[in-house]
This record gives sequence, C-alpha cells and structure tokens, in this order.
Amino acid sequence: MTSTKEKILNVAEELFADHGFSETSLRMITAKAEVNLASVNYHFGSKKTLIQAVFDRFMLRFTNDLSLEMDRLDEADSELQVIDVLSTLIKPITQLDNLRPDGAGVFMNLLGRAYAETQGHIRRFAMEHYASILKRFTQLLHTTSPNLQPTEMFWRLHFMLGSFIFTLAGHEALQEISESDFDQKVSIEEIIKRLVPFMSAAFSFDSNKPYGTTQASDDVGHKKLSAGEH
Amino acid sequence: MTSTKEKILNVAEELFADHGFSETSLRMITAKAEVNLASVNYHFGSKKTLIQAVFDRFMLRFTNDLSLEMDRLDEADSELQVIDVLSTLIKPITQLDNLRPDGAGVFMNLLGRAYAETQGHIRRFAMEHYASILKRFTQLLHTTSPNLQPTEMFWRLHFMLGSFIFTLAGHEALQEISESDFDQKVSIEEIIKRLVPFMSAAFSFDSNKPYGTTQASDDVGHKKLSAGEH
DNA sequence: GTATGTTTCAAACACTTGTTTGAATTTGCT
DNA sequence: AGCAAATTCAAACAAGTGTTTGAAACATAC
Repeated sequence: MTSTKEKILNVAEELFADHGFSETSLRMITAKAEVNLASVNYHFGSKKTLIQAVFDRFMLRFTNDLSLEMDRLDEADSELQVIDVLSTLIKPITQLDNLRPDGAGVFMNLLGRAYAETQGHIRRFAMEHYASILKRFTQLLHTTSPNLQPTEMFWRLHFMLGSFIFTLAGHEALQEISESDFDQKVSIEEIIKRLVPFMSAAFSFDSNKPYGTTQASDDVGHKKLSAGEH
Repeated sequence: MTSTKEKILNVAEELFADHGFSETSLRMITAKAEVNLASVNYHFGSKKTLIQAVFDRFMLRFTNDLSLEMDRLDEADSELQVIDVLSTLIKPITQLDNLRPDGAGVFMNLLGRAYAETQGHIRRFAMEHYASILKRFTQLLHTTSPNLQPTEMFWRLHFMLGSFIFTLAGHEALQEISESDFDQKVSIEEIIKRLVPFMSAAFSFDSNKPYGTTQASDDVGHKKLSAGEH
C-alpha cells in the first residue's frame, strides 16, 4: 500500500516534468493522486518544499548509481580515457527507466526545469546538495586530461552538462522530429550513446595545438559504416 | 518618444528573461513600463501573443545578423571548415549587447525559457518561423563534413544547440562561480569563443574511426573499460 | 468648431492560486 | 475496550491572475 506521501511524490514528479513547476497546481496533483488538497501542506509544508522533495528523491537515485560507477572507475588501475569517465553517466540515467515508464525522460525534464529556475530556490538547493558529487566527477575527468587548465575544465564541463540536460530534457520533441524526418525511432539510451563519444571528442581537443590537426574531415577517403554501432 | 507598445515590449522581454513567462504577471510589466494594465490586451490581444511578440522581435534581430554572416560564408570560395560555420554565431549573439545592457544574456535567457516550454505554444511558434534559417545553417555545416550521415548531423546539431543555449542562458550563475573559484570575470563573448572551438572539435570527430585516433593525449592503445555495456 | 477614430484609464469580472482551519476520521498503543 | 496522536476532509480564506468594460482623453481630419 502506497502512502499518501508517496502518492503525492509520484504524481508530482510526473506533472512537474510535463508542465513545469509553476504551471502545475496543487489541485492538479491532489486530484490525480486521489488525495485531499490539504495533505500536501500537511506532509510537505508548502509547495516550495514539495518541489525540493521531488527533486531530491529523483536526484538521490541518480547520484547513488553514479557514485557506484565512479567507484568502479577508481578501482580499475588502467589509464582512464575521457570516454571512460563520461560513460559512467550512461547506466545511472538509463536505469531510471526501471522506476517508472520513461523514468530517464522524466528525470531529465525535471533537471531541465530546475536549471531554468535561474533565480529560484531549486538552483541553490541543488548546488548545496550535489556539489560534492560534481566535484568528484570533475576530478575524475581531470585525471584523463591533466594538462587541461582548471578554468578550461570548468567551462568544458558545463558545456557538456548543457548538451546532456538540454538534449535529454527535450528528447520528446527531438524524437518526434527524428521519426518524421528519418523514420528512425530513438530511445534515450541511443541518444546518450551518441552523445558520449561526441562529447569525449570535444574534451580531447587540445586548445594549445593549432586548430585542424585533429581534423578527420576531407581527403581521407574512408568508407561509411553504420553510424550507430555499439 | 517610445510608444506604449514599445515600452511594453522592452519591459516584458527583460522580465520574461529574468523570471520566466508564467512567473511574470501583466501587472508587473505594466507597472514597470508605467502604462495601463489594459493596454497589453489592447495592443497585443493576450498575454500569449505578447510572449510571441517579444520572442519574435528578439529572434528577428538575431536571425537577420546570422543571415548576413552566412552570406559572407557563401561568397568566400575557400574550403569551409566546421569552425568557420560555427563562428558565424559569434557576431549575431554578441551584437545583441548593442541594443540593451547584456542584450545577449537577455536573448539567451529568453531562448532557454522558450525551449523549456516543452509542450507550449512558443516551441511550435519557433519551429514554424525559424525552420528555414536552421535548415540553411545545417546545410552549411553539411558542406564542411559531407561524409557525415544526416541523422548523425541532426543529433550533433542539437547537441551543440543545447550547449549554446544552456550555457549562455545560465551564464549569470556560471559567471559567478567562475569569479569566486578562479577570480576570473568572463563576458558572454569569451564564453562563446571558448565554446566554438570546443564544439568544432566535437563536430570534426569521425565516429567511423575507432575512438582515440583524434586524441590529443598520449598513445593509441587504450584499454576499454566495460563501464556502460549491457 | 465638430465629428471620427484611436488610445488610455479605473474599475470590475470571473477564476485560480497556495494556505489555513477546525471538525471528522483513522490509526497505534496499552 | 478506550484514550491519544496522527491523518484526512470539506470548506473557507486572502491574494493574485488574465481579461473585459464603458467612459474619459487624445489625436486627426474636415
């Protein structure tokens, strides 16, 4: 038997992801969850803290899995490549689908919404609670590219974060376009597996060398293979 | 003398960028613009259409400049590199600062907000109105990497778009962190100029070749960690 | 000047929002 | 069982929302 508190959390995270925080009223939540309106304030205090509770629960599931993946990387004593570090993100994201249909999509939508709250409380909340795991990820990434300056590292990390959250938060629209334009249905997992090597290549870019030396483009007459091989 | 209509547009675009669409009330706008509340409905019809008007005006300034930049690229007959195409974005974005203080920041905030409106009317509006210039940009990019499959191209383009919008929409927060962590103040222009070569390197990545050949780091013989395999 | 069309204004409208209240009900415990 | 704490419930609250109204003010033309 799921408690009232859980029923609220489950419905809230879904509606928040679909419609946004301020576009989702407590009445929408309590109606769909089939609980009384006042129970939100009783169990969570306010809408603000409900949002944080939803966000925190989802985030914990993800960061726990991510920590495990990073543990595995720490144990392995072979030399780390960028792609190894970025690949730690794949499982924690895709495994969110086990919790609910399209769990990864819901999670990413929430993350995107939270990030859009530029001046809001969620941003502060996130920075305070998840700074440590972000730092660990950054340090791991640093070992793969020790000659990268900290500031350059910082920016590249956020460039990548942008790509991840933005792409996966808007995956529904992108999936639609992909299907209508290329007749190709793509899952979130496939998107990530395209994104990881793409970003790894970007991270491996050496800004000290003159641009062009890492180019793969023109005169190398190489044959096409299937683009999505894994 | 600025008309009532313009006063509303100017204030609205600022408040929308700062607080979001639904978090900005018409009363906030009309109060700051020092116009009557009813004038919004009189001049624009509804809040919905006001949002579209704000978005459209900002978008036109940008796309006009971008078109000019792409014209210049068409005229040049030297072989185009990825970075040449991506560099067309620099000027149109930074020039938005001429219109108002931190114009580029406001623009990017708006773009981010609009994108977050996953199921909203703005998304549809944008797709209908700006599909042509996006297509032109895509085609230009295609000439630099003719052996890239259309689907791969599509995804890379949106990966990049994510990085751009996400990073620049959140530039205020990132600038703060950068300043407190590295004592470095960075302008939007500097962010873009970091982002463009970073993304160019990613685009130049040849997914057909085994990963590692475009590496700037050490040797080729990298050992695969089975981090993300199912 | 008067007449005509455009724009502004204060006030009200109908509706939704998050939150609080105090009584009713259920639950846990001895 | 009976008592006490925890939970649920319907109702109301105060505040804010976008929009409409009809009169006032303004502008422009004849």
